[in-house]
Amino acid sequence: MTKILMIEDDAQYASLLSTYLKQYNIEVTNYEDPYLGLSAGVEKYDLLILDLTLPGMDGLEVCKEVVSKYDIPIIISSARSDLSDKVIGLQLGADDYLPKPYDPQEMYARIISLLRRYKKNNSLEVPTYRLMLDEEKETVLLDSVILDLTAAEYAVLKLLIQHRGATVSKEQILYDSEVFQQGSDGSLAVILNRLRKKLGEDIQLKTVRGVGYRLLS
Amino acid sequence: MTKILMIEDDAQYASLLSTYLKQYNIEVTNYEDPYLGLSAGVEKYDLLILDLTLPGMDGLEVCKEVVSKYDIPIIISSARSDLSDKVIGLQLGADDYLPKPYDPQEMYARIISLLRRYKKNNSLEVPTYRLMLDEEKETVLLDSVILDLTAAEYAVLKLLIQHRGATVSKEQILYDSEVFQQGSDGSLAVILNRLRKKLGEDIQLKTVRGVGYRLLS
DNA sequence: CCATATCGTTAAGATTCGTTAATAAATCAG
DNA sequence: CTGATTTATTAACGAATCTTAACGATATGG
Repeated sequence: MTKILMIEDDAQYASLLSTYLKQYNIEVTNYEDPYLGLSAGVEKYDLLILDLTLPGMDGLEVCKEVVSKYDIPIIISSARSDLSDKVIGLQLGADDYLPKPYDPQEMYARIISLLRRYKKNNSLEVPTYRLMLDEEKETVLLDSVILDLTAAEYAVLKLLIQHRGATVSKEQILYDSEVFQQGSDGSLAVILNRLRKKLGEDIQLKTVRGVGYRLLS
Repeated sequence: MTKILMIEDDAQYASLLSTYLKQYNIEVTNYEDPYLGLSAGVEKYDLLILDLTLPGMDGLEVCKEVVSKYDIPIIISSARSDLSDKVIGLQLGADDYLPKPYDPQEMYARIISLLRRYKKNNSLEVPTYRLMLDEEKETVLLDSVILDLTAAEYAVLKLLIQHRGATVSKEQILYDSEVFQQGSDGSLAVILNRLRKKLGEDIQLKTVRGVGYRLLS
């Protein structure tokens, strides 16, 4: 479990990101007050996401302090489109910069990239999954090998990967994926049976009785 | 000007690729010694092409080191047909894999694809897709090579390229392209079969069952 | 004109894949 | 434990699509 410390005064924004990252087994702890956050034990976290547009204080000062005291990768974000924030932030020792509003997916990509760079120093466990979705090519990779899937199989597995770790309801699968014409629960059961055979025993597609299905790990 | 760092002990091979890529405004700098190459300033380059079959050392180790230290897209190549090289390389963080001997054209395509994915600031003026439509000349280019197509094949492929990534219905194809006289779904299937043969496995013309066809990427 | 080549079309058989159905297995309520 | 409900498993069906070969119209060239 990767743990991220977030200092962001917009609680809604923080919650959104937290929910999104949970599916990748990343835990986000947010503090609206920077000094409350810093006193929470920075060393316990793997990465810091710092909002520069904090109310009544200079986020750059916070950044400067963290860099001098701790060895932790920092991503700064800012609602100000001011480019100087980026330059100064990076000069102060931040590792990456993302202007708000940002796509959670984009933030996730930066996080992974950053953690990988830091990996050598503090032997961090970067979440790498055996099952990866390549939406552009409409394929799924198992251990970097392209799986041979039908349209329905891909549609179902795509949803499960996108909500990795969470349960996806049968209704959502049948509705969201436009592959099914008269799709019934029975059809879905067959597709899942075929998927399980193709994925092997290591990849677990768990059924949540009465609700739907769920991809573990 | 896109700059590529290459680590390849076969100088002749490196020279060949360098010459080929020059026409696309891509500059290749090769080092036969990996550690000499890495010390040349990786951050100055847009992409790294790494040969795994280096004399007296493990290319995978080099790959691992680069991934941990730099944020640069990596294409690994290997003369060993060993598949595990590919899997391990990609798991280590490489972005693409090409077995030797490879076609320079193929390598070019991979490079363009990778640079696009990284969306870096390098403004590429080169064609973004492997498959390009030249309406004026009524031709289609695959990796800058003119394809030899019949009228019907061109008409269908033109529509698919114009709607790249989206599904084009069979009705629309039969109606829009005035090549077909009594064109039926059967005719279309034959044309698509011929197109697929001419395009090769890399270009995917996907069928959307019950609807039509679709050109991926 | 005849010979040849090209190319859209047709037809027939093979294959694919979502679906249904029948039975077995698993899970839950009382 | 018993019965009911849900899901798994397996086989089979049927429509859609693929594949292949061949046909025939048209064009080309001598």
